[in-house]
Amino acid sequence: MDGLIRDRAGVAAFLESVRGAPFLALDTETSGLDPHLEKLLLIQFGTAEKQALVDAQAVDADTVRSIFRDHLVVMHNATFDLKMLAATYGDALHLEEAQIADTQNAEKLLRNGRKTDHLLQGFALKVLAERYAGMELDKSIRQGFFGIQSVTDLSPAELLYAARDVEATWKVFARQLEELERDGLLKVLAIEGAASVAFADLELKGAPIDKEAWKKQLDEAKSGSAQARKALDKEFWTVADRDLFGGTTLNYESDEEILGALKKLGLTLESTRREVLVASGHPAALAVAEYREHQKIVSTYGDAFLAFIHKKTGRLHPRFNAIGATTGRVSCSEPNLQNIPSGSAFRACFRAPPGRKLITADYSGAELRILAEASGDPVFIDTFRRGGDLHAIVAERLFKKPVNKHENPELRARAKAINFGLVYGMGAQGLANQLGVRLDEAERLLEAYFRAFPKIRDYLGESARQALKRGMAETMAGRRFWLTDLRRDGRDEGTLTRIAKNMPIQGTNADITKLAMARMYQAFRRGGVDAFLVNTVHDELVVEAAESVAEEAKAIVIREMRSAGAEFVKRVPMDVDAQLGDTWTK
DNA sequence: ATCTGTGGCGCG
DNA sequence: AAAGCGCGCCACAGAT
Repeated sequence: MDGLIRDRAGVAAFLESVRGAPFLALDTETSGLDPHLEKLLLIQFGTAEKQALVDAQAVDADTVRSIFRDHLVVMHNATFDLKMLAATYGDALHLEEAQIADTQNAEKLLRNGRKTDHLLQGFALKVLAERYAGMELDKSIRQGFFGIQSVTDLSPAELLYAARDVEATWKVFARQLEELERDGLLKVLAIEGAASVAFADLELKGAPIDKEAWKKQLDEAKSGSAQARKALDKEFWTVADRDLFGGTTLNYESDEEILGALKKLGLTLESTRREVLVASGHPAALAVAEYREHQKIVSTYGDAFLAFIHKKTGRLHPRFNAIGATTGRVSCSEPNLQNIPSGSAFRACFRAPPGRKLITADYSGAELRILAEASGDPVFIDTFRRGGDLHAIVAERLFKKPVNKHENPELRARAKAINFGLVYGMGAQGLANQLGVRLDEAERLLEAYFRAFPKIRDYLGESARQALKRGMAETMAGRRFWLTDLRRDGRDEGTLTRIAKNMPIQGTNADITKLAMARMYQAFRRGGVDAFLVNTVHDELVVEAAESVAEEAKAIVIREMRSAGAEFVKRVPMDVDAQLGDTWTK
């Protein structure tokens, strides 16, 4: 016999034999990577000593659910396995009740910012198994799994390999646990684990997109680009060669060629960045900027983007990298749904299917509220508690003039620039550039700002000083970013200081948003509410819901986002703006 | 033909 | 073009 478990009794007997284990490791083998097209073949789980191999097609959801019932379940790159499990067994798995930990995320948390002190680089299980358990994993065997349609086609060698992955994952996590505890990372690991289920659901369900509406928007950008290109040909007509079709032979995508052609027109620029082009005021430079604007849309959000629409679901299923940034932020790719133009109509092309709605919810001024919490500044705290306009209040204190919707809006804009710049560790020179004022004026503004808000100055200064001293910056959930290797690589102190100031703020925002995702997922499932996440953009969550429960879903979104915020930010409310509509808004 | 680094620019 | 943080994608340029 092949030793495979094919029924509920077999799984129950195995679970009984590992009842006292502190956690179980789990892995799956699939016929491929796409949960909508491929099959789950095998579920392997167990401990370092013993592993069960389960024929995934032979057991039901409730049987698989029992694996998760009494144990923390550890996976390497959990989102992938959870996605395959959810696609195979559906809601009956009740993953919202599962406790998950991920060895890959654990390693990212432990190494964040550090080049590994080992010879082996990367976060693959093979690497961790060798590093933590001295195990050699032969990943070449896995090639044989692709395209296999039944678990009975797996050879004994392949089954052995599958079991060894469980053993390795278990041993790796056992060792990681000690380090995670030592570094105070267990809390953030738990947040990541809970969020991994939400990420699996998010990737599996995907985002709904109106392809025809998108194409229409794209066509506008295409014609804008073509028109701008004609204008470019005119501008550069005298200094460029002609092609056979009445245009120039200039490659407008080449910065080098653009700079050369501008020079022939008597304009010498240091860069082709938009700000530089516009500042020159030269008509040819302005034409380049105009062309770029349209062409950016055409190239980034054009055919390559639409090619990501899934042939089976008709939706976009991007990859969310839960720990994509050193700060703990999520990143997104294939396609990136975190950089869709916000002022344009493209966001409105994300449209709920018939009978459904989209909820767009974002934290209002998240980073400044986190700064209020961390610094304890009384004006910041009072303003946020009252629901006041912080930028206006800051402007009034700074400029001693009334600032509101009707009076002195330019002063509010200045205050806003300082408020946001501070979070990034901006200095006087940066502020001068931002506001277009002289350096000495920017210096005076910053001085006045810190006189008015000494606690902000003290917090930012002390936070960065401590971080540089410890060689590590930390968020409110205990997520860490080690600065030591950056310093060794020769990053200057100014840059290190800015990173040290920003990481705890940006990273705490990430902690909160991920906790909100996890709680929201659980609340929808436990409440039997037909609603799920379709996008996450740093301080914003987009949820799709059945029309009949959309208002209820919206209330849950707001409640869970606020409560997740309150977990860390206690002195001011983490207010949420939420909108219910047919499309992604703002 | 494919890889890597860079400039530029979309987002928070 | 930058003494303002964090991403991913496009196109080019130079390398293999």
